[in-house]
Amino acid sequence: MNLRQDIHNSDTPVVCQACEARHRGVCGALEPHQLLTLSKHSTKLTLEPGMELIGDSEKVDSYSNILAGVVKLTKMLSDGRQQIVGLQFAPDFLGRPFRSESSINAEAATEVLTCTFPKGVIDRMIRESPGLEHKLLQQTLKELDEAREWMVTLGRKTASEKVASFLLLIARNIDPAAADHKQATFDLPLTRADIADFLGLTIETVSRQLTKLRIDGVIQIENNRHVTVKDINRLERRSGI
Amino acid sequence: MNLRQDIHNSDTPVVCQACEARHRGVCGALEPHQLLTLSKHSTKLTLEPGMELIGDSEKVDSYSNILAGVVKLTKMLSDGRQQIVGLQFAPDFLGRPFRSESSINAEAATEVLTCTFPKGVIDRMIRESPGLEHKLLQQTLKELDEAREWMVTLGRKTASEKVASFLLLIARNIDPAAADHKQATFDLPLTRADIADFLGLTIETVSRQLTKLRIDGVIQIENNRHVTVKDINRLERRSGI
DNA sequence: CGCGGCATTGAGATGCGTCAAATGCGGTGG
DNA sequence: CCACCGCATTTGACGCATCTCAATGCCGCG
Repeated sequence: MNLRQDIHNSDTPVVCQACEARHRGVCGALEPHQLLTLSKHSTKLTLEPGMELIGDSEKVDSYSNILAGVVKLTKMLSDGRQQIVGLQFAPDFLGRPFRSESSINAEAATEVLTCTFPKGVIDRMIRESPGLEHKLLQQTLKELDEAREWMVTLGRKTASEKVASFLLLIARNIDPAAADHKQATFDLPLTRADIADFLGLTIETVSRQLTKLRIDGVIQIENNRHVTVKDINRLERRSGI
Repeated sequence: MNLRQDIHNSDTPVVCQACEARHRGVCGALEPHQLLTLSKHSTKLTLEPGMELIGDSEKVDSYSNILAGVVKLTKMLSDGRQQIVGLQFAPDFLGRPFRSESSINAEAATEVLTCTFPKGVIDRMIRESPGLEHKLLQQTLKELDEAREWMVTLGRKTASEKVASFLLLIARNIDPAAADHKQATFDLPLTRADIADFLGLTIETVSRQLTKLRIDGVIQIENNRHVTVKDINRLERRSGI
């Protein structure tokens, strides 16, 4: 008798078999037959940087799993001042359940690959499968923790601590080896303008703080985007913990 | 045959009958027999300002409904800089499901009345009643929206816009009539130090901005705590929308 | 080669923080 | 009832971190 529950078993739809959203994302809560239904209604999309996934106060009629790339969530004041209120990485779930209006804007920061489904299909599955709602609650709690963590950065850290905190955040999400090793290498998924909007600073201040970190030997920068952190601990010490 | 489902029917435990948490809070998702179980394990507590409900990185073994008063959620950096990352009003649910460690500190800002239960009882009910998890997801999403809204305030607003935004937040939560009328009156639930920690400012800056609003005739202040907003719209225009 | 978009660098302005003193208010005790 | 104390708040003077404005540099692309 073989009880082995291979997560790559043959019941799962072909398009889902190698998909990370089934391991760490919300799809992990779905039964094979639900995955099948969902996969019939899903589309894989590729988005170029700057393209909009969810428009501010537009009607939202779809959800997505982010399969690759970085999505920025932004909010704007009426006079154009902008703040990035969250970054989402694969395999995050993107969308606002139980509300057809979104008060935030979601935009591809890098090239982004998504698996997108109509809102209705998911909303129905939420109702019939408590496991999915549980996953959503967990992701929402994670986002809430991250948002509150970032509030401390925005409200109480200096410019130089903010930039260090940002680099750590990116390193941890893009180069998972960063946690173990002393060193990390990655491409910044954001422009200087985006970083400024994330940190509540100006482009110039961000740039100055980056060059300060470079001159102090904490990081190396090539081609404006490629960053090497020589010693993560040193960066941590500059992030205000 | 009487099908009337009176929300105040006699099946509900006595202690719950007049409780707002049943109308607008998480208890609304519970069946009468669950309410009964819960009420047997619940305690009503009164907390003086400054008392701690949840200690940073302490083991959390209880949840609470806030029945009256204001609770502040704070985070601290290692050198003592502090940020309030959320305010909770009745009938909010307080506690972090699925994790026994909390990374934030919850403290009574005013005198607070809570209905408190052991973590285990609620965790069990979550598992057996999807409606409760649904309520929790809704509250968590609401808190996430509020956190992101506040991130814009912290990152992109000026000191004077921050103080105006704060007064609006309090007015809307404490004097619900504020939405309709032009006018609002309330007691500030926070000291100047708390307000500063909420806005990412210093006490002195908060004080200066309040006197500016007073001199400009937008608000009146009596005894440091009692505020009257003469014209809500005028305050809104100063909040950076 | 020149152009446009991003990023860096510099000089000067300013909003907010820091430090210090004054004021007001509630409570306590004579 | 008044005098005094302690604490929260306000007010003032000054300094500095960050913003603003402007110039320069860098790189890819037509």
